[in-house]
Amino acid sequence: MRRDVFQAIADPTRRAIILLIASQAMTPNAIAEHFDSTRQAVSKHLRILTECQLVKQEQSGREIYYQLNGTKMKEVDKWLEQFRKLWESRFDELDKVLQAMKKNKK
Amino acid sequence: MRRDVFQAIADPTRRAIILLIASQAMTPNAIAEHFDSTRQAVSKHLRILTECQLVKQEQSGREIYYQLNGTKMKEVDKWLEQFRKLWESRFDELDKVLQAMKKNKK
DNA sequence: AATTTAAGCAACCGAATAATTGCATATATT
DNA sequence: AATATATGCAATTATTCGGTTGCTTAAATT
Repeated sequence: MRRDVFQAIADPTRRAIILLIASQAMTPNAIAEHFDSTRQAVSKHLRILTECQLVKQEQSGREIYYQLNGTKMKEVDKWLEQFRKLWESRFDELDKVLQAMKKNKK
Repeated sequence: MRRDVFQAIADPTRRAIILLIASQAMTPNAIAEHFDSTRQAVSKHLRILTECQLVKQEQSGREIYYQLNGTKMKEVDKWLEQFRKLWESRFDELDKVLQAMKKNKK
């Protein structure tokens, strides 16, 4: 079973969950209330997020608070870093200009 | 058929393709030579990457050069931007310190 | 002690995915 | 013109994925 950060953030529901718990830790039930899907569906997503360490658990009695692991999110950023120059450089802008010139020729 | 950037970069082979053509545009055959998978498999990945606009085509005779679209990569970066403060802030460092203290208590 | 509530686990199902194989099309090369 | 090469498209298959349903465990509430 492949379980890496990229596969984890591929699902839109999981991205929504990540965004939701980014500001504050939440229990599975509380998270599920924000979605149309059932608690079990959310729970499954949480398991996947936990397995790839994007999310940490903090038990408090019978409640389990899920919290985002910022360090792991960094990994995606690290991968992206390789390409940052592609859109930050002016090559990108130059490309846009060239495209515009092509269009105007028509 | 869901076809967004996040789903596109979920596959490790596609990430490898992206990295490969980041520096210079390449034909499907040339790309396929860098992998164990067949040309058709690579071609399929290229189709997915093209559909979500992560990759642009440039035809030259019967050859088609595939080139990375930096602007689209930016989208992932944009999403990530929401969380950047999570690992750039010192909350993250503080968390590490607290974790270390917990361990030392044992 | 009995009931309610929070959460995880396992089996199952339909849809999507990745890869293979075979075929079609168009451009070079001879 | 015939052949070789580059690429795309379609059908098929095994695997994975997302979700539902039902059950179990454990902690809180009554």
